Amino acid sequence: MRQLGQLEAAVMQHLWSVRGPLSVREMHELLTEQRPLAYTTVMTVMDNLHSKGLVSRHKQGKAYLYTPVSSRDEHTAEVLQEVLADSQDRTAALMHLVGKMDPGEAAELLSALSERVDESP
Amino acid sequence: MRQLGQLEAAVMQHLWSVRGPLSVREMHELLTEQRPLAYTTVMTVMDNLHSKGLVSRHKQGKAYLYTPVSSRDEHTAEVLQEVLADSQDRTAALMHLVGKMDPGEAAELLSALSERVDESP
DNA sequence: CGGACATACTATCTTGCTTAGTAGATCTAA
DNA sequence: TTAGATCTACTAAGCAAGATAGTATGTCCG
Repeated sequence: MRQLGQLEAAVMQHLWSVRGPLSVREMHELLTEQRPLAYTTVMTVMDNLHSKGLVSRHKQGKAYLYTPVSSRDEHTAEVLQEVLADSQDRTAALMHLVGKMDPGEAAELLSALSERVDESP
Repeated sequence: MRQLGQLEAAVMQHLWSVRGPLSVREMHELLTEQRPLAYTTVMTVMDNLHSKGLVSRHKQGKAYLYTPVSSRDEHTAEVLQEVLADSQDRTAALMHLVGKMDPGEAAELLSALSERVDESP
């Protein structure tokens, strides 16, 4: 299911950047800074994201306020998992990824990871 | 660009499973074990994969033989990279992923990662 | 209550993958 | 060398999902 379209992705990026819920009108204002878009287009996209379970919403006055269900990082991790699901050897694929990372990032990941492994039972 | 269609993915899986290049005819035989497919359909898909740079080919007699450009794991790693490119904080996203992995797999990744960090300059 | 604003529903367009046919090129066997 | 089988290139229709937006209807606030 994942792998959003461009407009959908742009909407999610804004929802993640702005901490706190956004209305369709606010999102429309943010998006039209880049290029013209009809209000109803934005509404349709946000409604679709809601149907897909990526955002939640609740009424505030007569309008809905939209909030991401997962954090950006959580969502990225979910997509990563789906990609890895198609792989035969998850670890091998991850190792290739690690091989492409610069040493600093690898070290950062290593230290974060080792802490987490230590503290788990 | 990535994220292949189902038929494209099936073709790549076969190319990766069988060690060595495959002709369209051989691929057609493999695929029709599952469901009927026209020979030209398979050819179109493989030609598309070639245009996308995912496979290379060279003539053998009158037919082309197709070979994956990357290994399965390399390809998966490339897709992972693309997914991570949309993330703000790659390490944070990977940490979330590790949190979803079972302890054994996490430990495996950890040891491989520490080796890589040690040996890097 | 009425106007402004929001939503629900619907519809068209585009894009990318799937599917496959036809025409023409090429190889091989007789 | 030629005929038949095989392969490719080109073309095109079908389908699904996202992008885009209009219309009708509902709702809140002054």
